[in-house]
Amino acid sequence: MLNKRTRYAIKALMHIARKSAGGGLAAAATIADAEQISVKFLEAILSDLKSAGFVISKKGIGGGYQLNQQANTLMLSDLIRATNGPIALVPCVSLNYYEPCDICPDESQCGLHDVMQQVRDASLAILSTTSIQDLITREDLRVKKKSKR
Amino acid sequence: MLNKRTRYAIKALMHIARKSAGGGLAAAATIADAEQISVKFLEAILSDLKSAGFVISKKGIGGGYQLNQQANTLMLSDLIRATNGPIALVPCVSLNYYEPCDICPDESQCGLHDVMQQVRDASLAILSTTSIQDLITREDLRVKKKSKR
DNA sequence: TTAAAATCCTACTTAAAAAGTAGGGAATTG
DNA sequence: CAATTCCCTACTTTTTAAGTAGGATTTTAA
Repeated sequence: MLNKRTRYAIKALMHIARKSAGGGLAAAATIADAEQISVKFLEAILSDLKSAGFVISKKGIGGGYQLNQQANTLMLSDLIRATNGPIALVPCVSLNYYEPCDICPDESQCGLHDVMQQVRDASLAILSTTSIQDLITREDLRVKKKSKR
Repeated sequence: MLNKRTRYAIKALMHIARKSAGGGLAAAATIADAEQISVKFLEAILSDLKSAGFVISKKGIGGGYQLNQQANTLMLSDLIRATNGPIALVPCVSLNYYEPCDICPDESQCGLHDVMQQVRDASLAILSTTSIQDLITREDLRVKKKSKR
């Protein structure tokens, strides 16, 4: 399961992306209030997002956070990797966090290896093609649908 | 990522399945030795597998563990759920461990929901069709291939 | 009937990670 | 210069994972 850091990060990035689309900055306190996150905790998360290169920041009055790239190029897979860790279920099939399986004597002979690779690829097929922008678009569609009723 | 309990459980079940195929029982100490697991830790895991209904046990000399079902009906998804928890990445799309998203005000309006459901289905498509028997078969094939060289 | 072999049961320990808190420093702008 | 905002360090609390320890119980076979 995804940790809370990651889920908050997604919410925060969506918030920032919406603001960035209009050329504006989103302040941590504003995001925290809108998304119901503890300010201090969110600050820590935003700091991670900045180190990861997803956002840039500006201090002082009128300051805040802004996307460092187009929202449609920021993929869920990248975000999850940065804040949650590997997408694979076992380290020996992870693309970005590979480690030999400590509990497995011979990777090339393990019956689980290929299956876990399949699962990784199946998840990645979705996560690496879904951007923050896609999430926003989906959400806007839903709101539209709802208000139509 | 899968926890060690789960990975050990898979190894142990494969071991037991091989033994069961010949009508025999596998003792915890034997499995622990073969698969390089601490005996006491394995005992705890086997106890879980028993409560989950995957294996049955017999005490005393000549005793041990045995599959409680055909190896080709014991699916990875069932095992992972029992020892590792939900397969979904977020609780609100879990089939077996559903919980409303605490950090999400309205599930029906969340842009992430559908995507996470897709990921779950993609993973499940593989995990729920791969049995312990499949893993054994794959492993046997690999050994064959290797010895052919 | 007893000794060995096995599972079973309860409780404890240790280590690591997740989640959050606290307090103040540094930069920016009106 | 004062308000606003990000930034940095350190700490606390809670939960989970991973294992350990010691012995009780059941079964079998000699």
